[in-house]
Amino acid sequence: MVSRLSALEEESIDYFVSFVQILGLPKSIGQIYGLFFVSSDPMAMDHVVGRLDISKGCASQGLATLKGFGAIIPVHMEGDRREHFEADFEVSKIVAHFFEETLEPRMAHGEERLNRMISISENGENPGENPIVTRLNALKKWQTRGKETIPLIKEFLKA
Amino acid sequence: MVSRLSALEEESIDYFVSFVQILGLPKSIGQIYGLFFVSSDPMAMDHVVGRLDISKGCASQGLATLKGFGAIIPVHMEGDRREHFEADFEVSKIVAHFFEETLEPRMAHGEERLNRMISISENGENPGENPIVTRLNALKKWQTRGKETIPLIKEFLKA
DNA sequence: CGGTTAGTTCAATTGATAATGAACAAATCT
DNA sequence: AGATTTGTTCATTATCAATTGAACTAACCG
Repeated sequence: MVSRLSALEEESIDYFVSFVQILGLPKSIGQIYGLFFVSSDPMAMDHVVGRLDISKGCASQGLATLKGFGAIIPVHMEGDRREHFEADFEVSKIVAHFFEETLEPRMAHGEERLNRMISISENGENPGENPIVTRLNALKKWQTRGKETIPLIKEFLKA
Repeated sequence: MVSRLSALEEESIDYFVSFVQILGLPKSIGQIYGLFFVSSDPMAMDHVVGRLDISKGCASQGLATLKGFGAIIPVHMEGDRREHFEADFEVSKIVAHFFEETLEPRMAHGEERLNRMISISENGENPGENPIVTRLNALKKWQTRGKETIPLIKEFLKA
């Protein structure tokens, strides 16, 4: 079943596809969340498959991911055994997930690497005037600053 | 010519590959910048091709991109007609470019779409109690907040 | 000038990632 | 119980962007 999407649904889907792609997430995640965001009623997987014309497998994985983010919430529908969902409208949850699962681990890994680079470079003579050590230390200061910024952004976007 | 990379160069390349990939840039951009970052001397394109074992075309495009970002600077070398470069160590330039060329245009586009969604939804009866209008307005507030955050982050990362 | 070197461009290839769809498991009917 | 519905998994396929490499232009050289 493929029923035509409303203008509102199309805009919402496009909006969230663009949104999740900035975070490096697959398009289908944005499509699904966009559909839920402007839906008046909870939907089950087969609704998603039908409206978006995507495969069952894709919808299953997308719903699982969004549920994991807390971006959609399971709701029980009386007299229907299919699992239904509705959007959690707190979009910041998706961003927070990106920060915690992607950005922060990468920064931590980057910090380790940077420390390794500094110790490799310092192993020479008079490290105080080694220009490479100087620039690595500047980079480290910058990276630390970036790391400190993330919690602030998270806090700012939350409320 | 493929000469072996030092441990420092490998760490630096990995560091910046991971870095640029968060911004959605190709790996080769990170490799090239990473190589320049820990280099003591300016390098021409054929050095880059040789050290990184990438194609001439890829190096040419990568260098052009990085030059466009202001992340590498052309330097003239006496008695050598090849164009040499050295890194500009202000890494924030690369991030600023991402903000200005990718994030800000997308946010502007998103804002338009959101306004369109709101006007579609308001076209019904008593918009004050339309739950979809309510959530779209909440999203708009959030998006505005995000937009206002970007200049702050840019400023913070600059110095 | 013709030969060589430096660098660009872009069509074709490759590689990485997401989506498909069929096989499967599990729950719910009659 | 068997039949049907619901949902998951994962190997295959499709998609899309990055890289290659060959053809090209332009600048320098002898």
